[in-house]
Amino acid sequence: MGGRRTYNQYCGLASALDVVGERWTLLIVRELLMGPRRYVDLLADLPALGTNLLAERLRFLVERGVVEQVDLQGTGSRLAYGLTPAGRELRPLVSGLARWGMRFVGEVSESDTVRPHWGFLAVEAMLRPELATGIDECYEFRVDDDVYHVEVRDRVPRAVKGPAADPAMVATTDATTFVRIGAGRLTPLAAMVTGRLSLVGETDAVLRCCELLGLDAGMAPGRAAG
Amino acid sequence: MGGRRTYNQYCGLASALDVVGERWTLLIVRELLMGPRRYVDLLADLPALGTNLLAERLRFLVERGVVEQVDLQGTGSRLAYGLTPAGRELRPLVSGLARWGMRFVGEVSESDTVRPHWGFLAVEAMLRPELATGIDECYEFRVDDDVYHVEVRDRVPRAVKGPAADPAMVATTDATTFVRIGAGRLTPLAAMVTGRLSLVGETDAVLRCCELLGLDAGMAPGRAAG
DNA sequence: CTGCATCCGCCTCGATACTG
DNA sequence: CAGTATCGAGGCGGATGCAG
Repeated sequence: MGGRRTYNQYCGLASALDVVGERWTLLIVRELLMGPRRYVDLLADLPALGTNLLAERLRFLVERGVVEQVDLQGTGSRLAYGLTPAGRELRPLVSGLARWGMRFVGEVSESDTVRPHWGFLAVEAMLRPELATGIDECYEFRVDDDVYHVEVRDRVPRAVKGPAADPAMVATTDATTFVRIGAGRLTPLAAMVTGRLSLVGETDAVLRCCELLGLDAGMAPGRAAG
Repeated sequence: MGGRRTYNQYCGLASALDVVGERWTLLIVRELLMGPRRYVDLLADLPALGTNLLAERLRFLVERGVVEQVDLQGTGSRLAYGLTPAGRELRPLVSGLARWGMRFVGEVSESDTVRPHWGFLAVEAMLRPELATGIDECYEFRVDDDVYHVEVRDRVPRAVKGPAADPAMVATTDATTFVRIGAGRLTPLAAMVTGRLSLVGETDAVLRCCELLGLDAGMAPGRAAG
């Protein structure tokens, strides 16, 4: 019977962690930030998460108003789980944590899972809005089977799902390479040389995109290694 | 042998959670955000955290470069733990989580712990920078034995430890009342009427402070309940 | 096949006792 | 004061069962 484990602290942070601080919970939220997903899809993208645990987490998040069941097709069947407005408010926090955690991303190991849509979160986390002045273009990313792009309009960069209308640059790569670049363990130039990354577009646009994402393109002449 | 449990996901968020996602870790960070603290103080402010667990968490955070031992007095004894620059980068995330979690803060129960310095984090989380235009003053808070203040200069509000130089308002209360007000479960007016809160200063300054913190002062005439 | 519930072994957690 | 050692309880992870 004993209720769930809480911190019993009268504090906003402790209350937040009582809701989303348990193991796997924020990773479930990350998945749902990409849009509603069904139970089996969540299980497939979160290896080592037990099915009983996923069910319990979802039930709890629904109870707390962070997640809701959505009917994607109007039929009663094939329900999915999506974020409520309260859940969507976690986006900047999840994104910020992802950015903070980039420094701990090491080299990929054989046991590591990678998913192309995680790159979307990485792009969103890497964007530097303060460097978007004077830019008015889009950059498209094709990561494995996923396509998304960055759109810069009115000095505000946004990460958007799906292809871009008239991209100034198109990057094509695999999910692992994409995250390795994002973690700074591989420069775009090195990835191109080894054939793991294709960049199509004006050189200037490519450099602007790299700068916007805080990446060392690895293309500057005579650049000394840090 | 058996290493620590990780998510084994090649992703910034998963890596972040591998470092600060375990139970108690972010609460330890919260304590250290208020400045370096010693082992026993951490234990005292975090009831139900086992001493072995605290030792292991600290060791791990030091190993990952989030926490470091600091020598407060130059003597080798009485070491304390403080945040590294990487650890300090967690401040906006911890603050944001605290703000997000405010909605889940219920009524205080007998088993709940409250600490006055948590109010500092609450104030920082509640600040609405976009409402600071045209203000140039300080508000002091005396919560149990803790004193801190909000300073608004050049349209930027900051939470600062210690007393204010020339506060436009001084609030005196206990930690529980302070968090109850922050969670919106008590208006400042209701707290004053019951003698749990004292506000000294011009009425206009009090109202500006409440607005800056997103609080319904409970003082507007003819206000309908939401 | 989807969306869980049940069961079980293990590891983490939390409390207490103990040591330098 | 600053931890280490120990141990019971319970959360977690994996396999399996089962109803719609």
